[in-house]
Amino acid sequence: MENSSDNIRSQMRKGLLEYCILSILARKEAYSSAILDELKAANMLVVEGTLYPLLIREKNQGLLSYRWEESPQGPPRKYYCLTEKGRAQLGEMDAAWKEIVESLDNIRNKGI
Amino acid sequence: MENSSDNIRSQMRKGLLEYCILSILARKEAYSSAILDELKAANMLVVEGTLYPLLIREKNQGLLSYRWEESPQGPPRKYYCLTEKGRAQLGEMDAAWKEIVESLDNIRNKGI
DNA sequence: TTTGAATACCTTGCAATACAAGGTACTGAA
DNA sequence: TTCAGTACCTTGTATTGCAAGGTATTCAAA
Repeated sequence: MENSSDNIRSQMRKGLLEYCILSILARKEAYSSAILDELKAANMLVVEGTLYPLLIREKNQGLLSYRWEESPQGPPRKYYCLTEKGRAQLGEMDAAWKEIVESLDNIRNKGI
Repeated sequence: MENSSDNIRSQMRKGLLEYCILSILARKEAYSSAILDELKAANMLVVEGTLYPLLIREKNQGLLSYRWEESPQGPPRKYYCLTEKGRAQLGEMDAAWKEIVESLDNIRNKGI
């Protein structure tokens, strides 16, 4: 096993990536590498092999759409943006996240 | 697919159960059904088939220990409590959780 | 012109998690 | 002795995230 702290963090991040991605795309459209950079900057570390299938999944669910755009250097980029459905789901996720934070606060600090 | 909100919540809860269980046992020892009830009360809904393997896993990692105790009615109960190692890990999880909440807050509200 | 570096896309196979749906076993009362 | 209630546990499956690959485009340097 690698670093135990890393394990703990990565385990806790599970299930939150979809929320992160919709949040990032709610601000502005972006292509995969840019999303990756934002996640890394926020310490929600991810690798390509995680991100690509996730984006494809969200696109297939109708939460995202994309368009191709030429890059100043290298191959064209796939710019993703939120659909109406994606925005609706992001709203639900906001509520769910708020509840979870409250639940954990309750469980952790109850009776102190 | 069942209720979409339920799906979202259950997805987000992933990876947080271990933290919840250590938190509950940090207050007082408890047996499985009591833990289950606390999790349900906190809206961190879980079923037996999830909880038992998790407890066994944490026990095997040395985070928990248990003792048998006679029940006023029915079969004996397995009372779990935190070990020293479990307490240490709970401390690390507190830090990890705090960071994750901050990260998500950053991602969600950046630039508002 | 062709080779390489940088960028960007994507897939496959694996390990771990949580769940659904079962099963076993002890106790006391009907 | 049978049944309801309580408590334990297992097996099989879907999903997630990761590691480790692969393909394709562009441009610059050899």
